[in-house]
Amino acid sequence: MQRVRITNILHADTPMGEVTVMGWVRTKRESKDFAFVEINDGSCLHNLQIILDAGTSGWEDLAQLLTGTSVRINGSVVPSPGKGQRWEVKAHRLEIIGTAGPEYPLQKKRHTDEFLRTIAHLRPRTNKYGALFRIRAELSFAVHRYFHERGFYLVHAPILTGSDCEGAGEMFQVTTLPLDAVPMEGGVVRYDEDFFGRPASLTVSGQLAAENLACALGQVYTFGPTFRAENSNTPKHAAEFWMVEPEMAFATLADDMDLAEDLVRELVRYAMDCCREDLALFAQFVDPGLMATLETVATRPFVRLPYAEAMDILVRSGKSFQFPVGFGHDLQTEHERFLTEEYCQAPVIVYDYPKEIKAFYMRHNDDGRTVAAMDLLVPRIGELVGGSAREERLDVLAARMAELGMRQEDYWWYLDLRRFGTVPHAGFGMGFERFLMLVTGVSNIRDVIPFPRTPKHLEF
RNA sequence: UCCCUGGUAGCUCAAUCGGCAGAGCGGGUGGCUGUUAACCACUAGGUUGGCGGUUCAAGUCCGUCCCAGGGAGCCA
Repeated sequence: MQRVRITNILHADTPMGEVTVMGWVRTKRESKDFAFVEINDGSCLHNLQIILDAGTSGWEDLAQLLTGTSVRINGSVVPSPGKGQRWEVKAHRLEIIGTAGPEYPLQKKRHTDEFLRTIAHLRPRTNKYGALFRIRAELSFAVHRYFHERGFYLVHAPILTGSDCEGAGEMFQVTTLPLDAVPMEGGVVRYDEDFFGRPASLTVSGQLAAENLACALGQVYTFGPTFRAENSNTPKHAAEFWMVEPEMAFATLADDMDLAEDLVRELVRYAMDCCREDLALFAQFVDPGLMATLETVATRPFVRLPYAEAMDILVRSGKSFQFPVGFGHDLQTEHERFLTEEYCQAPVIVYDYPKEIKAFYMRHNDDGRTVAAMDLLVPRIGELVGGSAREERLDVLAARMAELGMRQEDYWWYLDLRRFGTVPHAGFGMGFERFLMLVTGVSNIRDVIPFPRTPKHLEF
């Protein structure tokens, strides 16, 4: 008989009859003449309750059924006389597939997130992490669905890159040169002997590739891994994380903000619709205010504040901030949190930043001192999205690069976009893990990634 | 990288002023005819993160290193 997933049994309107189920034992309650065994197969949050009577085939193995054991059960789905579940399975036969000894580290009681990080290979078998990685998968699908339905084409941006996407952070270098005997000449590394014949890195952003494809396909997005070699030890940073980066030709900053707001809102709605059971766990055990937060994001318009106005608000707030406020200063964490958590109590999009604190490719505004950049700030997380209109005017872009001492020949193909049929275009990047933190209420990025990579941590 | 707080049984945590190192869960054994993180009884389980110091006496005080968490910076 073919295996039936537990979610299908539990969510059926009528008992499914004879089934074969396979899964891992979560808990067992024994009596003299019968036992209840709860098993989970990862298909949903809830366990399936198996009732096994004394004498049933497999009863003699009951002592071995410790938490973590994998089993196969043949039985019939029947209405459960007990409280707590609608259907249960009356076993005709129980078979152990793989035992788990008493040293199996996951027990029935609650574990701390810190402990579970040390057993990242097993933590998906807990309720919380199982739910989390199901939500992660569902929302990944939702990202693709969102863009597909709106005519955006997926771009597979390269992971290996020779371009230093200026300002986006420290990069991981990739090389096949022997590190214990790097070929040198006159104190300089002989990169001509390296695999690509020049320095290479892991990508920090798919943006440049997306811009190129947007200026051909109209509107595109990338959704892939990015890498930062920053020595950041915080709950919001990882060395490897996934970004969603849409890019639109013939678009302005206003279009960009509209898209960011709509994307975030639609993804949150998708989660509320399609991940209800798993989300309920987070609302109950992780963040009691979660559903209210999601409701706010899903229904209330995001506040839009020009940077200059945001700075005015901070100055007039009367709050004493650790870092200076006023035009020209960057928004620090304390400022972001004040704006989104206290002043607006909603997601906020801050836009038109001073050009000095933003990247070279952002479009210059007519005021001569700001660029068409925007950041979406959300409660608890801070910056969730960063984007801009891209400078499409060749002369303006070239002048800015010269100011910053950048070599045009390193960006010849990027500049070609402006030489041949240039168009206004705009896009943004959304940190996917940060979005997951928003949706689940989880407060550490290490807990929304199956195998997180952070400084000094490459286990698993 | 900087600041703060921690590290006690497999896990989650107690241990008052420096004075016998404990509980619950998990494991084992036995009991129990519908349980729901089942229940009842018994039981095994410890180099109190490492090293050094103060003291009659250190889980507790001091120094140092390691690890973890929180905050900050860098950044998404």
